Amino acid sequence: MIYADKKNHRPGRPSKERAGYSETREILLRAGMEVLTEKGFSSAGIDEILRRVGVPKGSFYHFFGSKESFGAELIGLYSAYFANKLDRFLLDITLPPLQRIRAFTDYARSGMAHHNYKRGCLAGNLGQEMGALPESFREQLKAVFQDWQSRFAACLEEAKEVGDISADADCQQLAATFWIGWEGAILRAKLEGSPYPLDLYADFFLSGLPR
Amino acid sequence: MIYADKKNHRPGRPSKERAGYSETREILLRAGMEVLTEKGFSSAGIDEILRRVGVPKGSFYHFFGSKESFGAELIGLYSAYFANKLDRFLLDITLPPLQRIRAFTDYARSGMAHHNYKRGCLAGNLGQEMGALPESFREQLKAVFQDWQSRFAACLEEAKEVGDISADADCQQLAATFWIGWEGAILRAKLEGSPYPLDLYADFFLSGLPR
DNA sequence: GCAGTAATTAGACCGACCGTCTATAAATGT
DNA sequence: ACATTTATAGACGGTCGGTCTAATTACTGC
Repeated sequence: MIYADKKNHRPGRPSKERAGYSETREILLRAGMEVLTEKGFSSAGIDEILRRVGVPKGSFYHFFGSKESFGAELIGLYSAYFANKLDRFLLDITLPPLQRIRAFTDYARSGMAHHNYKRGCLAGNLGQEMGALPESFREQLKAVFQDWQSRFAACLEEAKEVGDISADADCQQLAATFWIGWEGAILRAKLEGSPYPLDLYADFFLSGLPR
Repeated sequence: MIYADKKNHRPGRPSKERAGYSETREILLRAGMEVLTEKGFSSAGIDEILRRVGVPKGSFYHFFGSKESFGAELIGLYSAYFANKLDRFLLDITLPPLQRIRAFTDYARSGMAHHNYKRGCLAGNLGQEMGALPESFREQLKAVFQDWQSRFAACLEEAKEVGDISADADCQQLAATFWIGWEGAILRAKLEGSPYPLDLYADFFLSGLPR
């Protein structure tokens, strides 16, 4: 549980050395990330997030214009954080390309286990919710998947160069397919409370790649 | 838009010939299905459903004990309705097994297009929402997927008998994989407002089956 | 055909939540 | 010192979800 010491949230202008940085703001983003990866956007209450970290509402609306813009910022943070994680695996030249993909899915697997299969993918959560979300999220979420897909496709291109997948494979398309199904696997892993869906899908995807 | 004539919703005990049947009840279930397939459970408002069909709130809580039990009934209805649709395709002996699967995905594809990619799969929606849902839904949803999976596996078994997939394929496992990824495809189709994710995944799945 | 009961609608009510707004507190700048 | 900037404090209005009681209509038995 993340929460800040009471004395970190007291009124008044912050001291000068902390200019441009606010711990409270970061705490709110952190807590928001936790809640939104678990419950999505619509079901997540500002009040709940605030209670969790002992920050009063005034602070929230000081730092963020609205719940919507808070969500947009979270999507941006999550996207970047995750892209980074992806690169760490998919660009790992100590492994052959397809094993990097496996390393990534294993990592995700253990991440879900670590949170008891309660937290999913923020982008997947909000994507599913689009029917009830501000339309402004749609393009942002599409761009997130496009970004991840490109990184994934680059790894598949390497696999192609190495000859691990067939020379006429459409890597962008395969990468798109991976994410389409992978989000489904996360969804089911959350529902079942088990890594099995992740394993099943990762195995199927990797063994289904054109040779 | 479904709504009932005002005069169909007036107070008082209903006439005898309609014993055991309530049009209002069915109208509520229908409207609920529409809203929940679009927005999921948490974001769906009782008031919104009621307004949509011009039924007062008292009726809702007369027929359904709570929003939760309303949702449970909808899951049951959806599951049965969908199992039926599945059988219509997967047991269609006029087609070879794998073509039946293709026929099903094509049907789903046109269904999503017909609703402008706004409505998804009720089970998928609620599965994704589990983090914010009554825990009682979990087992019910797991059972729904298990049911669909069994029907799908039976079709794959037929494909095995015909020799369209390899003799040592694990059909239950393949069927599980199909649904895992298929829900992801529906999610993405909703987000992108396009049938492309469905096509991509269906193609990959069918061509990835062990021969 | 009247009293009592059953089925349904009507909508008031309470609490929760989002977003706003005013007041206050602490640090800075002049 | 005094005004200004930055942030916290939390009350408030409007809306919505879920529950509950009252009112309304039909049926049942006598």
